[in-house]
Amino acid sequence: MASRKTSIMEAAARVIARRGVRGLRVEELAAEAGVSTALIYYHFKDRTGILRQTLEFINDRAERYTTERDPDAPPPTAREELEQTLLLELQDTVEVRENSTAWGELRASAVFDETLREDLARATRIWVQEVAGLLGVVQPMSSAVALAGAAERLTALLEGLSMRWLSGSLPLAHARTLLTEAIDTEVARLGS
Amino acid sequence: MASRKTSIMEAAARVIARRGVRGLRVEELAAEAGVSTALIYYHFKDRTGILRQTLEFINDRAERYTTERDPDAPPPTAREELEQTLLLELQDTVEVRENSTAWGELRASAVFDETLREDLARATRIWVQEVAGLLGVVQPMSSAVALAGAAERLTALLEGLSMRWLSGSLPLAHARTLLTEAIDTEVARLGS
DNA sequence: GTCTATACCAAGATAGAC
DNA sequence: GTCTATCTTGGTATAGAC
Repeated sequence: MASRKTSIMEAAARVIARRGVRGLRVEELAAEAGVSTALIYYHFKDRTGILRQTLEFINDRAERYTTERDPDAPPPTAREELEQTLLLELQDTVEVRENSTAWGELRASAVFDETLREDLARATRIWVQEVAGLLGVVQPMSSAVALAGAAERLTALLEGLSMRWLSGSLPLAHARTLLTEAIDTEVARLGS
Repeated sequence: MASRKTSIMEAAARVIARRGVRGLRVEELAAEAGVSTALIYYHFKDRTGILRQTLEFINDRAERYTTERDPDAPPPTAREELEQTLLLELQDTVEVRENSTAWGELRASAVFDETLREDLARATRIWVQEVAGLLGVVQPMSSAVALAGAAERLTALLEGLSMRWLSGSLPLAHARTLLTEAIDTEVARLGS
């Protein structure tokens, strides 16, 4: 059963996707969630609390959709798993949009806010390592350094493509094509 | 002779680099420029005017540093010119920082602001075409589609690496290495 | 836990003198 | 063109009743 607090965080995720972290107005959030502003302060203490907890909430959700796979589907090959993991972030679904938007906001905010940098750097490191791990299964003969480099390039490219998509500079289908080709290229590079 | 208005825009560029487009406070800008807030409104009409004109100003400056080359240096090969053009954006100088920061802010803002999208998409298109042109000189046998794809990947990667650098997730030297390797890979890909 | 009403403040913007 | 002083607003946060 979704608690009231959870439904406020769901509403907050929608508002953030629409207005950004820095554009979130407590009043708009209250309207979106169908509650009073006072209730929001009761649950979250202050604006920063709303942001902190909602970002955490969004992150947890993302972990779920990144990990979950259809249990009836045949187990994917390593290469398929790599592609799926990366392409998952370039999909026009509510959850992905909300997550990517929040991630982009976090990245942009960290440029000016020291306090965000450590968390963001750690999350980035984990994400890079995960991709490096998948690449290592596809190309087991590669050195750790080469794998890390390829993973850094692919995830940084993905962030760049994602921002272009969200900001209306690049159609989603084209972004997916470009990323797929980059995966091909990086895998080939590791194999040579 | 730099006019007062110009010196306010220079100050605005510094404030934007420090606080971001959305963090720019007119009062802080006034202090930075050593003038009153009233004077700023006299010259720029309103906050939006400050932003519009300063972003244009920064863009012009960027065009200059991207184009300018040491006249005494030997003319670069096509490959060198390609590398220089891209790596120029990954340098720790005041101008590049200000420009990259502004660009990142613009990109992030456009996710929530329709009115910015058209300009941004056009600027992106021009930038991609310029890089595609340079790639075409390096690999003249490539198809236009292949050149465009490589240019889109390289510029999107550059944006991603730049944001990671500015947000403290990636040391500058490493970002440069990753980009150089990506250029190698894309050029090789076009040649095969 | 949840609301209505409101205090409070930071920041954008303007009036009017020089 | 430039300043000091001030108005105004939009947005965060709280008091107090239910």
